[in-house]
Amino acid sequence: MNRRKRVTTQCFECKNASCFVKQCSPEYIGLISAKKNQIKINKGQYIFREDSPVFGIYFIQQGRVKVVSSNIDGKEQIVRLAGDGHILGHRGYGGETHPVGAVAQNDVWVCFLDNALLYDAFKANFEFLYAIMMFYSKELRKSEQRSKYFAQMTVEERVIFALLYISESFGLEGMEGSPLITLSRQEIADIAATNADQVSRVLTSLKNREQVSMEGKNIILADLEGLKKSIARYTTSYS
Amino acid sequence: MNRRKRVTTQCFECKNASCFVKQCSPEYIGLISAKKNQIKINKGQYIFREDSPVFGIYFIQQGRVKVVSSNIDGKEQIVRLAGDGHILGHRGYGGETHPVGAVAQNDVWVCFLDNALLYDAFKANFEFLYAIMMFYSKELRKSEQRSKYFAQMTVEERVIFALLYISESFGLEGMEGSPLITLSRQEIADIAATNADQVSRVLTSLKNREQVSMEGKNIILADLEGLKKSIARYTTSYS
DNA sequence: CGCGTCCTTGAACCGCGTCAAGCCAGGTGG
DNA sequence: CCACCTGGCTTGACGCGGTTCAAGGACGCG
Repeated sequence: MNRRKRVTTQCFECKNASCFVKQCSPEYIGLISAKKNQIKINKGQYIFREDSPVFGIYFIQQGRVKVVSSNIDGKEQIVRLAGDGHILGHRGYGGETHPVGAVAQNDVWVCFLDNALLYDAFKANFEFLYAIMMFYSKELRKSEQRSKYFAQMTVEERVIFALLYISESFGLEGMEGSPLITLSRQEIADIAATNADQVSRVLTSLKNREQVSMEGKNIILADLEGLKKSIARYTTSYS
Repeated sequence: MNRRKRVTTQCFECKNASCFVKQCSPEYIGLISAKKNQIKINKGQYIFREDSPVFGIYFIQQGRVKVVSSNIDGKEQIVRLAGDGHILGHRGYGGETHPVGAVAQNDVWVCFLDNALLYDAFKANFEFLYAIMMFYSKELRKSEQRSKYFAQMTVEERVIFALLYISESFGLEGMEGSPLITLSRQEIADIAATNADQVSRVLTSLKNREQVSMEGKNIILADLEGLKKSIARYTTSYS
């Protein structure tokens, strides 16, 4: 039975085929041989670890990546899910060490550009540097808005937000074409900044309201519009 | 009696006299007549409001500014205190509207650069654009680290953080040269993301431990090192 | 079949926000 | 000069939401 396939083919970052993140990819800027700088990372391996020195940045050519940050008592928090065409490691660029770590969720191909190469590309290409600068500006806005909203949300709202975010990033198709989420309760909790217990509670509550249903342990977002509506007061985009 | 004067003369942003934020100031880039683009804003007035369109960015030449963001039910949150030499309005640059508002805490002189002027300056000057890009990258790191730590702190820790942050931004000298804080309980609460009641509680607790003392309603950070130590596990910088 | 892992759910605890009452200082008007 | 009012600060009491702990169930795997 083949009722499972990738939902998203456009850029995850902005849902736009001509998104400038893609335009900034190595192929676009044409300065580097993408093939030459390509690296394969196996499922489960770190692409870079938290607090490791920054040698450059990465562009994801194919695969899914989980960006994590551990808090003061060692617990892991997922700060981002990234996929094809995304920039990776830019948070560290210009600093000494990576403030976050990146783990491959499946086999991943990345294109690695080291600091020197990048600097040359910036210097040679105004458009590229300007686009990256604008990218950072946008990231800053998004980051601050997200943390502002997160602080005001209840646990239930944060869990719903996490479900929608996952479905936009890694969504598969479940029954009737609704998004299917295969991450564990713990991983959802790591995104929603809570614990697995609360995620479980919220899910049973959503089940009773028929907004989600189950396929084994996997979660089907049955009433996508309803879910979106319940956190619409905060935002319209989950990335 | 003249036991009150400004503590800080270096750049608030990074405690560094040759900080690149200053290097990016209009005088440095030498493209614009700073005098010509200078605007005076009276105490209490908005420099720009939340959700207003972005026409350009500002450099504070002199004065103190409170950057605020209102949450879902209209309450105000202080996201930043800015002083001489700081960039202002950069969060909005590249977007449609300002995600935050800026209020003059005293009479303020700013230098305004509109979008077109700025674009020309970027295009003409690689160093400038590169520095601004790096500035954004650093802001992104700082913003994310701050929100990560904030989420893990208790109310007491957040209030202490707010006190230290204020003292680094707007610190005056009180008795024995210790920093003196003249903001109201409510304003401190707006920084610490809590309410005035809790701030009051924390302050009496700190008074009992002799970490702060009072001069009327104003707060003297008597044991600066002790206060810093109590939140050292989170960070070493408050800006 | 037994074991481990993940999920679920109830119960207890606790931090923090809210409300209300009281206090103090400064300002105003009689 | 005193009476009164107002706005900010302080402090106790209370309740809600959410985290934590513990016990039990479902499922897969050797």
